[in-house]
This record gives sequence, structure tokens and C-alpha cells, in this order.
Amino acid sequence: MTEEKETEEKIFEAARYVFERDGFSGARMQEIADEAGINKSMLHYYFRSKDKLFHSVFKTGVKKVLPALFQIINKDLTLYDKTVEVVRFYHDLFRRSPHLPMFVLHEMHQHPERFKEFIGEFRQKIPQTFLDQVNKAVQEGKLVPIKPHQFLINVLSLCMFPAIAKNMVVTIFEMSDDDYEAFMKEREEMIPDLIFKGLMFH
Amino acid sequence: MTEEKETEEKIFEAARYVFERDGFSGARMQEIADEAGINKSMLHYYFRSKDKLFHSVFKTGVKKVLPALFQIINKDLTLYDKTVEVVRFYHDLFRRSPHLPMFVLHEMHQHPERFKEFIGEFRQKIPQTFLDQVNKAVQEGKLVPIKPHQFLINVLSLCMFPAIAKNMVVTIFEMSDDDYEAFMKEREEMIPDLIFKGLMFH
DNA sequence: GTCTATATAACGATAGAC
DNA sequence: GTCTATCGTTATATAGAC
Repeated sequence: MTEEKETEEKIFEAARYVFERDGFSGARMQEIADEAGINKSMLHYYFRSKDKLFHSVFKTGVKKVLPALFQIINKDLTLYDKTVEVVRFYHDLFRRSPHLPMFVLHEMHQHPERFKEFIGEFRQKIPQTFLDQVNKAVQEGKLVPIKPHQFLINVLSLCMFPAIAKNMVVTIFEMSDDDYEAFMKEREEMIPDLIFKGLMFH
Repeated sequence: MTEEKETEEKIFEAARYVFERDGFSGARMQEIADEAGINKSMLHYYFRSKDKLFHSVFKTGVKKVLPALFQIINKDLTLYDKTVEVVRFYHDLFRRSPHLPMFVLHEMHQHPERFKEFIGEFRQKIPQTFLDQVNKAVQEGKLVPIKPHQFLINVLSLCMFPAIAKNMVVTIFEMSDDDYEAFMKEREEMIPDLIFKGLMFH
């Protein structure tokens, strides 16, 4: 029935909202039911348990964060252009879903086994073409010696940390929400240049 | 009594261990009591409630992460040397306390009010001398235009994110614990040069 | 101060009527 | 498929003996 699909969808969206905001142990089934505007029993009818409902939400969260990264670095682009695309992708994503990066990383941190379960499903290895591209750029003297893994983590660090640490940033720097928005917008432009050129004049 | 102090200390250390690992909502008073080797009632005798015990642990956590940063950037050093010290400080700290950064940032994320409560206590503003130092370096053409806040967040991002995202990193890159250790050691050397010189040959 | 026992509330989950 | 009512457990917290 179309009725069925709608209810399941409503529950899932409510669960996504509450789990992303409160985490697994902080989330309450009652609150998810309230958010979905239905009865608590329906949650179990459609998803059997809190664990299974969470698993579904978590998997969706990981799929929003990781596959696009691998897709971008697998494209036929320069390293610089890949960096620009990755930075833009994450800044757009986290603007729309501010709780997403903390949710995914926190649950990965607490329950790594839940992550490992399905990480293989969507072939999440670093593409060889990307590894080759970085190594070749180093060999040709275009880049200073750096391992592809370090390169990738540098980009991810600069994109994800300020999203994860928003409350620390706005508190210490005494920012308004608009200030923070501008701060992040500025980073979007800055990060690729920082990665490749650094801060010193040359 | 010395007896009193010892028990309170034991409880606090157990609470620190459990809260840092499991977070507020994931932690159980019973587990803290077990970890401390005492009865559950003692937790309430000394700290009244889970909330108050947590608050005490959280405050200590923030104090381990932030004041040292402000102390370092307030020293009489070049920007490069300050960066080296900050990077070394965080890598040493997170090697000893791997759960600390996720704990502090996650609880800040979920309960920003708990953070704001006492952030003023230990004067956690960016020292003016540091702001002046960055702005002066930019004016003198030694650095490309960058705001001091962005500079600081770049350093923190590169230090903290890989510690927070350890499980993601080791899973995606298929690292052992030793691999991860070596990976982080390598970053410690790399980060200051990345910040200032970037990756391109020049 | 430290223990045992228990109060009290909240949570996840299920049974059963409709 | 959706509701009400409730079970069984577990959580924080307290009372009271020693």
C-alpha cells in the first residue's frame, strides 16, 4: 500500500532527525514516535527494534558522507580540481545537515564494528588511480613528498573539523550564526589554496 | 580524612574513564562504581547526581584541551614555532588520552550550554598578541592574507580530526594500530610545513 | 563513610483489540 | 496497519542499618 510506504518513510525521517541530533544512546523511541506523529508501537512494527532502526539510519548517514568522496577522487581531474570539488561537496552537505558529521563520526567511534559491517558493501577503498596520481605528482617534482592517505586526511580534516566543532568555534570566537556561516564560506575558498600553496609568500 | 579524598579521587578517575569512553548518555553509574571498585551509592554520596559528576569530568576535559593552546600561542615565539608546539602538544595529549577529543567535542556539540557556563572562568579568549602577530605577518607580506581565527582552526583541524576519526581512518585505509601510530607520528612533522609551505614545489 | 535494600521513573518491547 | 494497555528491565536516586 502507498499508506505503508508513507508511514515507514515518516518513521525513518523522524528517526534520522532524532538519531543524528542525539546519537544512539541519547535518542528515545518515544521522541522518534512523537516526531513522526505516530504511535510508539509502529516503530517496532516497521523496524522491530531500536538497534535495527538505528542501523538503517546510520548506514544512510555513512552513504551520504563517503561514497561521493570516492566518486570525486576517481574522476579525471587534476588534484587541485578534485580538492575543490571535495571541499565544495562537504561544505554544501554540512550546511544542509549540520549534525551529520558528528553523528557519523561519533557512532563510528563508539561502535566501529557497526561501521566495518557494511563498509565493504559499497567498495570503499581508495581508488588506485588516485594513489597513482598523487605518487606521480610527487615523482615529477610537482608536489613535495606526501603519501596519498595523508593528502586525503588533510582535506577531510579541514572540511569536517570546523563542522564538528561548531559550538566550540562560535563560543571561543564569540560568533553569531551569521558569523559562522561567513567563516565557513571563507574556508571553502581558502582550503584548496592552503593545501597546495600554504601560507607563506613565494 | 585521607580516606575520604582517596575514595572521591577513585570515583572521579573511574567516572572520567567511563564518561570519556561512552559519553554522558552512554555511561552508566553502575559501571563507574564497578570501575572504581566501590558501591553505587557512594557515587551519589560524593557527587549527588550523574549530572554533577559528569559536569566535573567534562570541565576537567576541557581544561586539558584548551588552556594549553592559549598558553602556547601567547608565548614569545614565531608563528611557525608556535605551530610546532601546538601540534606536538595535541599529538602527545591524544596519544595518552585517545577518547578525550571526541568526548569533549561531542558533549560540546550536544550541550553547548554546559560549555558556555565555565568557558569564561579561565579566560578563554584569543590573546590579542596572537591576533596582532598574524595580522602583522600578513601586512609585512610574509604570509598570504589570512584571518587569525582561520589560521588557528586550520591547525586544530589537522591535529584533532585524525584523532577523532581514528576508526574511520583505520577502516578505510586498512591500518593496524601500529600503522595508525606511524601515520600520526608522520603528521606531527608534516603539519607545520603543510600550513606554511603547502604541497607545491617552489 | 560504606553497605544492602528499595523506591521511582523511564525505557524498549510485546500482546491483543479493532 | 494502527491503536491502548502493559510487561519486563534497567536506570538514577534515596532510605536506613551498621
